[in-house]
Amino acid sequence: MNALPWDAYASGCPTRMVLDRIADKWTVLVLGLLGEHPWRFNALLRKIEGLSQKVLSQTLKRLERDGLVSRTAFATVPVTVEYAITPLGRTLAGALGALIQWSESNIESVQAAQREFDARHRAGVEAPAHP
Amino acid sequence: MNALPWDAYASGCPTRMVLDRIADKWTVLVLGLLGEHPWRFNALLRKIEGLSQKVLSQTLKRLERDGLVSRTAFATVPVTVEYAITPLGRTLAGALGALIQWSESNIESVQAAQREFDARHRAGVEAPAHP
DNA sequence: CAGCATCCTTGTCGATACTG
DNA sequence: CAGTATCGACAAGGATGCTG
Repeated sequence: MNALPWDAYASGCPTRMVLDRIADKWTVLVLGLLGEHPWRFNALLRKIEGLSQKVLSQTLKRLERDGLVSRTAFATVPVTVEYAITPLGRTLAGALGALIQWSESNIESVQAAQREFDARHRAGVEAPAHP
Repeated sequence: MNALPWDAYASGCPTRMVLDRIADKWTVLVLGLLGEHPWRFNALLRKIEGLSQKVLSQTLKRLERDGLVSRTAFATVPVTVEYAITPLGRTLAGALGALIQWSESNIESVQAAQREFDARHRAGVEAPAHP
């Protein structure tokens, strides 16, 4: 069943473009929220701390172009815009949600590894010296 | 079970750092290979087309520091270095592999969505005109 | 509210050359 | 073989101001 003609390890393969887009911090966080329910633009902006309006705008536009997110404008005044995940996007949401879950579950292991690595490399790289 | 004190949506949260690292195109591809079996540096470099030696070096060093990959040097001549996935890294490999799988499985849907989006936006954005 | 346009500062990356 | 070091090009990203 792995007879697909695509190979993400080939440089010219278009899957690279897709992988580059979905393997993105902001994409993961945005799709993580849209997987729950539709969101308004400014609601996303407030929820995802540290995300600028410019980058959110770019991210949503790319996701819409890739068919992962739908954009619906309501003719209220002022205008209301709602972003929702598409069926295609939903097939991806689980995999991305797993990344968030993994990060939150394993952050402490990663931090411990970092401390050990840093200590080992501030010491003697090999065979830690003792005073 | 979601009572973890971490929240990837908070800007100061360290999970952000982890998410930023693992949600990276090269990380996904490298860990995808190391999940199969250990690899040598230049073997990875040849396998992952378009990846420069500098970026591979950086990526591997970060993965090693984060405790996801182990580096073993053998005192042959010339020196031989083998990179392998750690137990911690293995808990992540499945989630990352899913991203590659999704890319290769859904690239055509994404490309179709892009074509439709572009056509719609070259036309009149709303109500496609007909000659 | 939901953006777009602009400027400008960073960092990221590729190319190249050199080391143990 | 397995890297490190340096440079320059480029693009991503933040800050700000303006529009429908």
